[in-house]
Amino acid sequence: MNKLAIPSQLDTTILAETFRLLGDPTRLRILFFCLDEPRSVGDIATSLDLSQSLVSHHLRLLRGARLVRGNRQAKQIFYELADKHVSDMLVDMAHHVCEEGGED
Amino acid sequence: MNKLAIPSQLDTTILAETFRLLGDPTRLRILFFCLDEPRSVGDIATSLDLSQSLVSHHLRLLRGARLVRGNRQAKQIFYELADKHVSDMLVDMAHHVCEEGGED
DNA sequence: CCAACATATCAATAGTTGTTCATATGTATG
DNA sequence: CATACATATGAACAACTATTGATATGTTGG
Repeated sequence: MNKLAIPSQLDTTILAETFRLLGDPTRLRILFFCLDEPRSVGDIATSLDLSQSLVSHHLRLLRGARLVRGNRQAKQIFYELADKHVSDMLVDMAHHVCEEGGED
Repeated sequence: MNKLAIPSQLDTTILAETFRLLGDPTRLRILFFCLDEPRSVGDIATSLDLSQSLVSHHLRLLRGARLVRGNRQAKQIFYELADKHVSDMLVDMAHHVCEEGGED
């Protein structure tokens, strides 16, 4: 059973909203950087060579869509992917891009 | 083997480009509409209540990213998803949205 | 070749969004 | 409590993008 009814216009909008958030290189880099282990905002900014402000802004968007989740630890806040769905999808898509094979 | 190295900045950009294209409700609606069977531009426009021009514009973007593919049949051109990867991913994500379950 | 239809392209615009800089909030330590 | 550190928020701007309306290209039939 791989087919599905065409999603409602509302569902489509919600789905698009998620895709849209993934559709920015900076945000994707942040997500991949947090994929293996939780990372502090400062670590993200330094490692990815981004301003702290920019990282915070993006993290807020990602948080809003429940794509990441942050845990405070003393002064720092460590962010990680919100759930396995998200990380699995990222891994899948990364593989997809690497493969670049056209079947059919 | 579900882990992967962090994609290069270039790969990330390419990946983001794909996500970005999926991140528009109108384009997603077009994609879902073409999921089960090839659809003509006019059919898409009429069924989804979009201007012919708009549909053509979006189809061009989707074509550029090899997300859809068009076959001319007399005067009409029928568009369908480019390959199984794309359709599978759409189906997966649609399910993901419907489920809305948080594990962990 | 001309008319009618189907799709594509062009130019212009309104709305959105990523980024920056400045500033605020929150947290630990002396 | 004051200072330093870590993160978040706000305002402003430049760049981009979806949409529209008009027009062009391509295709079929008489």
